[in-house]
Amino acid sequence: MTPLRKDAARNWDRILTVARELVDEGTPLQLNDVARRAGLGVGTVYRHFPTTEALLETVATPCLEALADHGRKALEDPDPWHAFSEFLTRLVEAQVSDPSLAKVAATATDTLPRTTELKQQIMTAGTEVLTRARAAGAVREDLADGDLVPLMCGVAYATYVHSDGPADRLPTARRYLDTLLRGLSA
Amino acid sequence: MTPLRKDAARNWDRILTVARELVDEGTPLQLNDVARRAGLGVGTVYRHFPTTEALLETVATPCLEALADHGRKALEDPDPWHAFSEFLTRLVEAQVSDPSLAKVAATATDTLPRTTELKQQIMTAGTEVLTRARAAGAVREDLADGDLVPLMCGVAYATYVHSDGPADRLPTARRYLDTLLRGLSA
DNA sequence: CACGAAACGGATAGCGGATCCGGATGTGTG
DNA sequence: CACACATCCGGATCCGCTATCCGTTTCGTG
Repeated sequence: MTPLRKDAARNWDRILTVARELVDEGTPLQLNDVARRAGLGVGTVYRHFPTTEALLETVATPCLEALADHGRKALEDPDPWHAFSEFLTRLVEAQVSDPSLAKVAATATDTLPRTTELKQQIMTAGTEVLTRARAAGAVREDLADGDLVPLMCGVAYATYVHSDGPADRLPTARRYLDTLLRGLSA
Repeated sequence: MTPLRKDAARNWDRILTVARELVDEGTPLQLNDVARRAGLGVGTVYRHFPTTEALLETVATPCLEALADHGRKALEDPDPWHAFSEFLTRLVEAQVSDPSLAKVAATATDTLPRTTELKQQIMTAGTEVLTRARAAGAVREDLADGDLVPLMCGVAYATYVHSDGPADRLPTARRYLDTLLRGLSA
């Protein structure tokens, strides 16, 4: 593809910056709102991001990349249980500190191919980490590969429910995950 | 209050029946839709239930009552751990088999006073059950009263995420809860 | 500088939530 | 039995958000 025109690139950045701000302050993304705050027309926003989900996934992409990176590194950890628990911890902490990621993780069907690709990479790493931990006799036998993501989404969700504010979400999430990990260990 | 007029009572029933059907088939409640299916005007629906949440809570009320009932009965169980695990199991199974309950449970601020009342009863029972189990040395010390509901919402949520259909949700939920319970035990 | 492609932006359709009020329908009273 | 009033019905209507469409503007290349 031809590279983006200068003004288009500028507006793309503006939109993403505003979207990131909105997500961080907990406001649900509304494309009209994004357009207004970015000083752009609604049409411009919708050309760059056809749906709310597309924008949300783009906002979450850097976090997904970071998780995929960590997943690959976890495979070099000599301690299978440490690699496993660390991997899950990252998965939960990322979701708790970033609502956009939580939504994207919980959604089965993606809008952007890039999102699917990254999710797959994370899944692959997770499966490998789990397999090693299981082989080392560190985790229960009846834990399936496909259980990891849902369980982590559940922990993140439990942290959000009835939460008073973003302040003490992280410690709560760690507590919940610790408890679950104890149940997962063999 | 004066009792409902005959036609009003009839319509109230119709609305609730339709709403229950919609919830059961997994469709999100839309009051316009409810009105059409019940053969009533939109205004009628909105007079009986000012918001979607009000209707949802009314639909969920019988389930909440059942849970509160069971909570009271659990206090008579001589085995503290059995009472505890049974209580949590009911909490999860109810949410998994009824989306309306899952939403109501996860919402911090209620619309109807009756909902708040029932939630409080359940919370009270849960606290008591947890206290006894803790006193018997059956559960971890660092589990707070307020953690029970969020954790059960989390388990139910994990079951919904990436779920292929309502068919095998219940076994999955039991598996997840078993794992968590293992982590909760002392 | 001039021209075509690409991007802009706002008017507008479509949809769901929620409201309002003129008309219909039960219910208690003379 | 009939009347009157409170209550309820129902849909036309408003509002906010998503998404589209198309005339106008801007970029960058020859």
